[in-house]
Amino acid sequence: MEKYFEVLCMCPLFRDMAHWELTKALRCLNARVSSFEKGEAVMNEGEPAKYVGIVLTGSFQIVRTDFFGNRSMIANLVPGELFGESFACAEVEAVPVSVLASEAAEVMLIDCLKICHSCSNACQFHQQMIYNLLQIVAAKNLMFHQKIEVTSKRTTHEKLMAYLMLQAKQFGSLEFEIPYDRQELADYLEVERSGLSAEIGKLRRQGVIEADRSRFKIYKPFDV
Amino acid sequence: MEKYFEVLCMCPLFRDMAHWELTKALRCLNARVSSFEKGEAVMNEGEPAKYVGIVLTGSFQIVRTDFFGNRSMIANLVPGELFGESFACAEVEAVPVSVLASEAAEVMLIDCLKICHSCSNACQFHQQMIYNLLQIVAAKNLMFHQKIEVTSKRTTHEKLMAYLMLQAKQFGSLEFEIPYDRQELADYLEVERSGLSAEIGKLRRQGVIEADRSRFKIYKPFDV
DNA sequence: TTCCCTTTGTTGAAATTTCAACATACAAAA
DNA sequence: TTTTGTATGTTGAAATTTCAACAAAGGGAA
Repeated sequence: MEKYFEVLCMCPLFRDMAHWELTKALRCLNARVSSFEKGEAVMNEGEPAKYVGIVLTGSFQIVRTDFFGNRSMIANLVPGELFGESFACAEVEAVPVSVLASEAAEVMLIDCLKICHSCSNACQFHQQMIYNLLQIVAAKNLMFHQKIEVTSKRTTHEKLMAYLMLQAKQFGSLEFEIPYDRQELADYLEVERSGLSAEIGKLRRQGVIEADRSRFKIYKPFDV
Repeated sequence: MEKYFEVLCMCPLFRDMAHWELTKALRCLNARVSSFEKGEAVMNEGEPAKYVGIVLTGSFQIVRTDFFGNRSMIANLVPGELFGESFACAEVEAVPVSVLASEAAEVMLIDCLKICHSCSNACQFHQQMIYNLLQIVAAKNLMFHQKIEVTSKRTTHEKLMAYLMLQAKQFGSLEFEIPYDRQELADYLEVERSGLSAEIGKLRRQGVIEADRSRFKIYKPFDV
């Protein structure tokens, strides 16, 4: 377990907790680590919510797929980030998403009830973790607002530009790499892949952006 | 303040708190009540997040408007529901939405920091309220998943049906009233109002639904 | 009741997206 | 290096949406 301490220390769930407290907490919470191959699911649509997951290595994607197989990309998760916490806290009987490894990856799973209810050992850290959870779930809310800001645009062009500008802002540079391939980006923007490729091609020819696979560079922020 | 106790007791923020505790809490938290006319804003896009709002009477809408005036409807709020809690908990410097009264309405505003940090009076309720906040924010997350479930559909027809089916499910009846007029529903579904009206007209003629203003009735759940 | 204003419905043209199909580029494996 | 499979780009037709403009219906005030 020790080899994951570097990631865990940076994880917001354990913010403001001493090293010895973290050690004790992991034992008390009965935390366990699992490995996944690319494409494997750590959580499946329809399952009851029980665990909070912490990405240790690799990356995961939160996706939802409807009746007709249309896929919608919710988010990409990197080490230190959590998933499932909202469903577990709200105690939903069927989670509306799946969480899939987008490469070989490891997660730590913790029973959410164990976090939220103080234990017989009278551990002190529960209150701190509940507060940390609150901040994490609140931050996820902002992520949703961001996705809505992007996907509420009506055209592929506007969606793509809104997304790229947001990424540039977050990355602090007009050149950056996104965590999605074309199909995944289309699923995030809620548009057709071929239409997205066409739009990227057009912007490329116009000299507005440069795009090589997942690597983007914006030359002119606006072409209004 | 007493006249609002009925609503406040049902508000999830005060769940599992005794009546006397609530009285004490409101004083300690320096809660204050404000009134708003239809269309007035209790919170404006770009402002720093500071307060948690509780709807006491009337109703509010959470909306966001972009550069070009395109409006996007996030949610409708009825008495007992909260707003602003996610932004306040995440301490964002500029909220991405506005909260507008959709009729004459009243809210209770509470400084979020006062909730999250225990006070010099050593009040006991802070921990309980933080836990309550966690559940509320987690539940809001589910609301976002629901909006995404609806708006990720590609056609006005699919979006409308997805929305109506969800409402029917939540209302527990195929006949129900929605909290939006046509323009607002279009803003929620992220489609054009005229296109939405046309789609509703078509479904009406096909005998799939009945629609009178905000009142809907579904005859045939599916027309796949 | 009439007038006025807001909401909802309707329509056709222009713009855009979806869909299906295929071409090309890229990367891993043989 | 060649092979093979996947990812990305391209295209044209069909379907759908947006846009602008106007018509009709509903509700409230005078």
